[in-house]
Amino acid sequence: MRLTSFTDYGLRMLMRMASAPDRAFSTAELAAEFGLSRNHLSKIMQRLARAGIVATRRGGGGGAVLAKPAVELRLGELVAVLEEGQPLVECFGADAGLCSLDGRCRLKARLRAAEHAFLRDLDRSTLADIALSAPTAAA
Amino acid sequence: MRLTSFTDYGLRMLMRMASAPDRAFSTAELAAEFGLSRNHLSKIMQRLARAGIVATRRGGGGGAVLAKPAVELRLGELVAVLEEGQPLVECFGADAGLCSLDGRCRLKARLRAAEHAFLRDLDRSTLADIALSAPTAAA
DNA sequence: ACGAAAGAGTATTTACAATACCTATTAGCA
DNA sequence: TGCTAATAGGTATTGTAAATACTCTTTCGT
Repeated sequence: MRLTSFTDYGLRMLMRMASAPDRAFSTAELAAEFGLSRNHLSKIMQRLARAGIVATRRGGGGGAVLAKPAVELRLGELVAVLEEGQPLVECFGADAGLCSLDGRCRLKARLRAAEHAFLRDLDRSTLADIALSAPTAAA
Repeated sequence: MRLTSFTDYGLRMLMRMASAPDRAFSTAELAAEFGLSRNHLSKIMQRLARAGIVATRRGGGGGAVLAKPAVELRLGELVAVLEEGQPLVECFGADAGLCSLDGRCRLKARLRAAEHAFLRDLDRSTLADIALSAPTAAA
């Protein structure tokens, strides 16, 4: 059971942004702070922007800001967006028809329910609950 | 959020075995039935055997049998065994010390709790609930 | 003793996440 | 009205770990 680093990094970016909700963060700044590739973080930011979680602005002085207050962003929702398109098991994917147990398989329903339980549990917290307490003093 | 095919196949093998609890299944037979490599299934079977979920016997007429009745095997337990060693996110792994958010990161605790919720939800069912109903008539 | 089966270590392949690169496009500012 | 800083987004490449294969050993039944 594994989340992608895509999700991992996405959450970290959000945690950082939640620690200073007033200003905009450029992907370049976040990349430097975390020691990661700007391009990669851009992809993640794009996904977050399309889902309406952050608002981005181009041009000088631009960057990304949380689209809503951190208390309104539930963790399950965030993880669901970041993990979108990631099938829990292979037979949840696009070519699901070729499962040799098709029809008789009662496992899939159970796994889906459990995945839901996972996200629901995360939904008990919001981004505000995990925002970075001390705003990373040049660490 | 993804489970390994290791887990996927492991569950299928158990589902099949639960459909005929009296006889032993060789990995060769299961491999043929699922169209997978015998060697791969062997690895999975070994893990299940070491965890005490199945009992194996070598030699002619040997194979694997469920070590307990299917109603006593909870799904969360099975998944936990099969997914053992798989970190939910990178910083859960062996070299966790190098997380740039170390100490201030309240995310890890939340993820662990959610993972637990996932397994607990699966624990509401047993292998008996998902055993193959019709014992795969030469399909 | 012979063959059938699991056990176990190692090597190889392969799929896909992760990363990099490149070219728009858009917005602010002088 | 350029110039520059930033996102947007496509494509190509890399790296790594899962998935698979191979080989040998051990154990058991007949």
